[in-house]
Amino acid sequence: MKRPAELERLLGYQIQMVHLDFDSNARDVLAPFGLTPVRFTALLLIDANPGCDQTALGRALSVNRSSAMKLVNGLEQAGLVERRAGRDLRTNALHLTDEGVAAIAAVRERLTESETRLASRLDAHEQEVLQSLLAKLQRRRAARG
Amino acid sequence: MKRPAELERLLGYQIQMVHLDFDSNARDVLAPFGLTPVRFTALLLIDANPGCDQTALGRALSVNRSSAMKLVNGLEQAGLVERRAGRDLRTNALHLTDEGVAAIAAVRERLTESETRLASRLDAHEQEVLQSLLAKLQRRRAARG
DNA sequence: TATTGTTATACTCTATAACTATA
DNA sequence: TATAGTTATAGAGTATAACAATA
Repeated sequence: MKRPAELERLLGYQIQMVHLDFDSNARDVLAPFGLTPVRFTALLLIDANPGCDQTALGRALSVNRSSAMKLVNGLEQAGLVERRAGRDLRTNALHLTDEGVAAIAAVRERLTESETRLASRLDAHEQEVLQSLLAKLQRRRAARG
Repeated sequence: MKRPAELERLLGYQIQMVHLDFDSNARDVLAPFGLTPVRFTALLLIDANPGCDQTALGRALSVNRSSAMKLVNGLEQAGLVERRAGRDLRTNALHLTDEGVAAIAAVRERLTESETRLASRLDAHEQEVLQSLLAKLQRRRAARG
């Protein structure tokens, strides 16, 4: 299949293609641990913000309360996260279990290693430049629902 | 919510965040035309490869035959694509209708314009560097299904 | 009144498996 | 035997809307 030249010029298309590579790679690495990119990101967010509530977690992940609910259900059933009493009677305080902490540690090395392999098409300097350009390109996303 | 430092260092995470911006922007632009990023990409691919069959299209989009089927059904019902007789009696030859050609033209300007706005956080030189780094980072994806 | 969690429900996208008709 | 299209079905993932408890 010939690629339309127009596509190649669209920055969003290039980003999508690269994202596809990295995302499917991450899914392969995370799957044996029962994790997905979103679930793993949730673990890291809870780790960095112990005691946060579900709505805040959902906002950080750009999903609504209902979806955050399902996400936390899954992580709780997997024994990685627990709901404790929150700052008032409406809210849950989310915390990693020991298993959750262990899961992050177990995944970390494999994920970094496979990303290093993917990024190896660029030399060290190029990787640095890419990181900084991507950081500059980012904006804070608006929260939903 | 505090962002975990570990996430910021993962290239895949940075790419995902940037992709999220561009993807949701593209969805907003395409929605009034009844299109999504995948559907629009399909139109451009058929435009660049008139007479291609569904399986090849699916391969280029990294979806299987069944999903390509549904995709083409939608585009056909929207009057943008038509199935003609293919090179043998098993295959369909996909072609854009006049409406399909018009849809691409209508979308093109708005999409490029909104991407320009998103990319404007980088100057011209930085955009060029980013494009070339992303192109270099890409690999051809394996086909599925 | 507003917010948090929750539940029920539905929609979209994609995959798998099996069928058919061709090759 | 293998391939293209098709169909039925199921599974993620997410959204909307409404409800209860609490603020």
